[in-house]
Amino acid sequence: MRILLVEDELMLADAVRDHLQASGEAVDHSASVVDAEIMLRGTNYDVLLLDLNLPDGKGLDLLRDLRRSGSATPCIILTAQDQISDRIEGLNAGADDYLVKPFDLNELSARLAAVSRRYSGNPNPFVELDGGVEVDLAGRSVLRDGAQIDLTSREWALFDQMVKRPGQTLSKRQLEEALYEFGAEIESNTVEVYVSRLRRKLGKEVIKTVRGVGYRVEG
Amino acid sequence: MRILLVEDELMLADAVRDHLQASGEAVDHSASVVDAEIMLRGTNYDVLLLDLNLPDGKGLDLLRDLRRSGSATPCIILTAQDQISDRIEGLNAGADDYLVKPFDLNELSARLAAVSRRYSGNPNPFVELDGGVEVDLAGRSVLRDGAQIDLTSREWALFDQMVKRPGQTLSKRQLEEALYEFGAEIESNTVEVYVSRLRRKLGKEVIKTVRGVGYRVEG
DNA sequence: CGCTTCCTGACACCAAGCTGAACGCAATCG
DNA sequence: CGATTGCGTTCAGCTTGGTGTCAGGAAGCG
Repeated sequence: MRILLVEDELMLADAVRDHLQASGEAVDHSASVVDAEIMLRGTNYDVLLLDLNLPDGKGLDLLRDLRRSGSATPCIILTAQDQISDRIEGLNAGADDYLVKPFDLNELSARLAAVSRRYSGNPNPFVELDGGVEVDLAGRSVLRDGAQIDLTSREWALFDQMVKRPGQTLSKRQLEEALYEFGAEIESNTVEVYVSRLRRKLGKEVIKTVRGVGYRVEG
Repeated sequence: MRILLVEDELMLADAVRDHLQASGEAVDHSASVVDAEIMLRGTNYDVLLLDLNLPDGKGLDLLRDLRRSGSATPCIILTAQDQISDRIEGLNAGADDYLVKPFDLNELSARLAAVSRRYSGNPNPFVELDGGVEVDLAGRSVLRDGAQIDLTSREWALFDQMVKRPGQTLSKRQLEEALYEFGAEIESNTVEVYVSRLRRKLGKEVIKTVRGVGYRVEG
């Protein structure tokens, strides 16, 4: 597996590279966003490991640009402990998972395996759901019976969470965190309202209600 | 599934224990870190439910020690609403998920299933029954002829009891205890009604009536 | 056949969930 | 710069679905 690690803390970068190479992965390392862009242009990576705190620019922009250009490369973001909003933004910008520093190297391996497994099954980035709905997770686009459906940013934020965990029931609380800042607990039925709108756009079958727990989309 | 609940609020602890026992889990309870350490030494638990606000010490340290000693036991932490930093630290210390108090008991069950599935190396063992019915006990899911069947929480509580003791005939009394709180027994035919509903969903063959005694599911 | 036990359709109640409508706000347009 | 438009959020009233109860019928058993 070919991995691009974007990380400016060299000690950490070395540790990660050693660990991953020990288990047979091919790891390229870049310490800045500029370098990373160049390397991404030249090589097709299987996974992107992206630190969000880089000296020469926002790692988030790198990820957004990547997604905007249509890349589906799975991305795991690395954030410091206190940068909570980064994590949310990262997931919204198209990241697939996150790790909070300092993290256990074995956990990194586990997350890598999970993320790559999720993508290896389907070479095309479209996930097919019930009701003739197809989703391009990286490209932020949704088709229903072949026709493009436009989702607003909040609608997407919610839907994306569910599609990325097919078959798993997500609580309203979990989903609310995709909408707001981590920890913001607002007493409201906003999630229900968005589910309602999504169902109107995508059909009733896609999002299933699990009473007393939350919502789920099938794999 | 064997669960260790570390929680000092007794009301909450009782509610959690009742709910989980009703769906057939084995729940041990400890109200302090010291006790928890002792219990962890003596038993192999499948999941650890850990409140972070304990009187006699940091629940976080318990978790860290556990991880440091090499244990991979899945852990869900319970935190109060306003203690966001606890959640971050918890996830950092090796927790797998968290719940914010007050939480819905059904949501707890769902998270437990998700966490345990994540750890048991993906697919859970399916128990095969008569009539083309398959049951995933840990994942709380039932298939009939390959199609997913949704059970309500009460239906599951009953069915789970029977599936866990295949070949054994359970009295209505026993089954009633899976439905309600321990003790308060009202004379009614609720169990019969639920058996009827289950049969409609799963077919007639799965649950056998043992006249004058109770019900039974074949292994 | 008569008695007991069990089954199940129907109903009422309540909580959970759904959604139309209104409002605020910000961005955009004329 | 006011008007317009689209999105996010809230609220209230409505619908849906889970639960427990009952009554009448079916099935087992002597």
